Amino acid sequence: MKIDPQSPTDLSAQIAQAIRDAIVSGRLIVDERLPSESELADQFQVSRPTVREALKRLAAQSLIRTQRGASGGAFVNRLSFPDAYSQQITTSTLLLSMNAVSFDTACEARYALERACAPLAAQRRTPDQLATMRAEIFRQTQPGLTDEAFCASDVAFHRALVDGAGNPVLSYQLAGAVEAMQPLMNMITFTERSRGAIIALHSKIADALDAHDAATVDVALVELEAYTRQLARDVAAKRRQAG
Amino acid sequence: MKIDPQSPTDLSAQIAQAIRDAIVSGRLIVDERLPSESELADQFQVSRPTVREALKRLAAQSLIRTQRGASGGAFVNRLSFPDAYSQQITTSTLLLSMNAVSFDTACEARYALERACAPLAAQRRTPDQLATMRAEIFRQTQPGLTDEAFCASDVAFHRALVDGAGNPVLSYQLAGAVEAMQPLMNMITFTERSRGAIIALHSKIADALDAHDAATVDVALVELEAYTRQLARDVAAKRRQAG
DNA sequence: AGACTTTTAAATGTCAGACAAATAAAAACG
DNA sequence: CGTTTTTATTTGTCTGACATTTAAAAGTCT
Repeated sequence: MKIDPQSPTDLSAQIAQAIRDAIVSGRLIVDERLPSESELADQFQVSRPTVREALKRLAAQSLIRTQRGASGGAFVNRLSFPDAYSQQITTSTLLLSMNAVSFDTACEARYALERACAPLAAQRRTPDQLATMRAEIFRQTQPGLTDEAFCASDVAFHRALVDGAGNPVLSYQLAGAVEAMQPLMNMITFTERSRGAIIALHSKIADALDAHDAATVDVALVELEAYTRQLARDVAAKRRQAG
Repeated sequence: MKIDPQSPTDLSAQIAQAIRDAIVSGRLIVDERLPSESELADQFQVSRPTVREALKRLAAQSLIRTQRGASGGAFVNRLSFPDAYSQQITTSTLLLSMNAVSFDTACEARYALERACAPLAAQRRTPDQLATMRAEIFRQTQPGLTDEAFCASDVAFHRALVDGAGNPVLSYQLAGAVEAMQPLMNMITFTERSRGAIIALHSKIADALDAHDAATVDVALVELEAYTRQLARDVAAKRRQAG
């Protein structure tokens, strides 16, 4: 593991990259302890603050965790699914909010991915997941629910659907797609009538999953996508008219 | 933006979170300059090294970029698609390598997602993307190609397929699923015969995309998934026998 | 001898102050 | 007016120190 002090790149970035490479390539394995900050400083011929900045970079990506005290130090972290989820969600949300991604593009991606889960979910959904979906549907029928709460419930419903596929890798990959839509969805005002339509489709999906009927789930998802995109178009049109 | 000096959490982590929240919530917008490190140190009542550690955390997530010199400083970074891609790939790769995810689970997720792209790709694929796919197929036919190079070409082929959907959000979401499989695929030894079978399916996919024939693409992907999983099973069986 | 308490050493977390290097704006100069 | 020089600002890095946490070692009492 070597770094180049002459490079225009930050030393701390180089050191972080060197350690990251060691982890990704398997030269450092899970739960292995890194040398202490002082030792790393010696090895890389830099000061301790510089090493610390490098370690903080890695900590920000959940690649290491640190522990204080005797026999403490920095340890290679097992990247857990929940950690990966939250990173995925943060990144996706920012990506969408900062890059002027159209509602249609995001929506298309989301439903394409969800439909990929549908056949597996129709096979494997557990009673628990069905119960979650029914509960969210019920929540959505409650009068006086704010638009934001309705969206949050919508996300929860769709997460249950995705989890129904029983494939953690799939759930992880979709976490971003589903959750990152929420801020975009929040811009829509849901009328009594539109909520009813969405709830009906949700019920159709839940029923079809219950009956292991993949084809109907797919149809309902297509309908839901079309309806959602239409809603967004209407809102956009109204905005143009008003402004 | 407040932090709690009494909290057991690192001050630098708290500061990073405070700034991250400001960015995610939109209180800090793209290209906006953060206060200088000294000013932040004053605001948060901590020392400059602590602020710097916080900023490095954010830099590791590509949330800010820094510039030296007069009128330099830390700026809110527009999270670009390439940045998001590479983060996604790193995270996915580590997630798979560190969590004993079975080949079947990863493979199932990957092909489910790819099949989600197939209909869109059949509609929208550009000549350029088709050319890329043909070029990779050609590369795969070359004799003397190492298994690793074959896998890399396989990944390139599938990326072109995904990009064919013409939806950057979808491409981003799938980057992880496709690339993270490479290390797992690298454990397989590809015989002359198995390469032939894969190449045939790749050709079938390219031809079908060329003909805007979504159904055939889907069939070929299903076949490819089944074949890949069978290959992995064979390798695993051989390993068990040998060991 | 064994269980409990105290001490100690090692490691990270934080701070203060300093200098180096880069860079853009301001000032000086032809 | 254009070019060069100076200057001020800001990040990057270093040194050295102290605080805090924590586990293990040492010590003590029953």
